[in-house]
Amino acid sequence: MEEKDIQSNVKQIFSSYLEKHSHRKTPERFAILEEIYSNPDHFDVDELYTKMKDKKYRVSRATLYNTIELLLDCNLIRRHQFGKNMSQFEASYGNKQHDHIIDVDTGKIVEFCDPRIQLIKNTIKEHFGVDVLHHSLNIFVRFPNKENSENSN
Amino acid sequence: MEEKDIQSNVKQIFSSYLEKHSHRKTPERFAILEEIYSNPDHFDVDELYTKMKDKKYRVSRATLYNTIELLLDCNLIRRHQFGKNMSQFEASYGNKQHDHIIDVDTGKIVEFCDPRIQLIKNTIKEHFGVDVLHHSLNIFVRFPNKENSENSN
DNA sequence: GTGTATGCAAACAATTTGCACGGAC
DNA sequence: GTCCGTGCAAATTGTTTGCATACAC
Repeated sequence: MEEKDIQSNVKQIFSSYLEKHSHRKTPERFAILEEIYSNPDHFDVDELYTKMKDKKYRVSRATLYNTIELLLDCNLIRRHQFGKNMSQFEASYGNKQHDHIIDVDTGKIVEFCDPRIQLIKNTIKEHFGVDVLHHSLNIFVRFPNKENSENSN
Repeated sequence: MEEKDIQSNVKQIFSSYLEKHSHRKTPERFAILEEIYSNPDHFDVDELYTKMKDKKYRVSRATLYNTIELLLDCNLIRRHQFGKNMSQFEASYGNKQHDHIIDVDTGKIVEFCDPRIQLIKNTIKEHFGVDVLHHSLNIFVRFPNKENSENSN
């Protein structure tokens, strides 16, 4: 799907969602959505705040937190916790569910998919008789072939 | 393994660890270890603080955080993030590595093991040429057979 | 006796809340 | 015109830090 189409589709989805839930279609909400979908990377609230402040549109942190809740609720973004006490997010429309490899030295994140995780979820569903809503799988790794192997204490 | 043996073993392990790293064997450190191993549940720092305050031994939060770092370092406890911006911990000696099912309605945690997760880790190691240090897999579920199905908005 | 560990309180960082004003409806 | 959503600042929560005292060594 083209970048342009994605932007257009997510606006449509968000708009319908707001309508359905009797929430107002404010310019701030759409500016936040657009900023998030202008970049596929993971982000935290402060990064989003700074990017928007530096660019065209500036919103308060309170509005960012508020809007992020709405975007989570309509599945346009996903929330992650990669071990720090801080939420990170990513746009989720147009990319399939995936998991994350975290380089413990740099914090860098690589995405991967493995079909076996779906099998595990199926087993959970059958064994416990529950609805599996979602999951998070993070693999923490170290790249051994690095020129500087950090300090060794 | 008996509860008593576990208590005794972990004290021995912690003691050796402190010795090896030239850290002092303070009564606070052993009181914290004992409190953690007196109960197999997950806990957060505040719960631990309150439990110890109510009981025999009272330590400051600063000491709790400090000691928890040591216990993580010698693998006597594990740290988890279950979606909240708060660390939770669990005693890890004498139980094997496992993953977690989280009931999104109650926050209740069930542990499970699935050997396929190890296969996924092996694949990651081979495919990316990395050392896999650890992982965290959380499955968020809802129990459909509940008398009160919460509010439905 | 030395110097690390402790307790306390202040500092911090991420997030939430309260409130007055502005704009979507 | 209503009243929800916004921006701001203050409040809260989880965690860290600074410093004087206490105690493990």
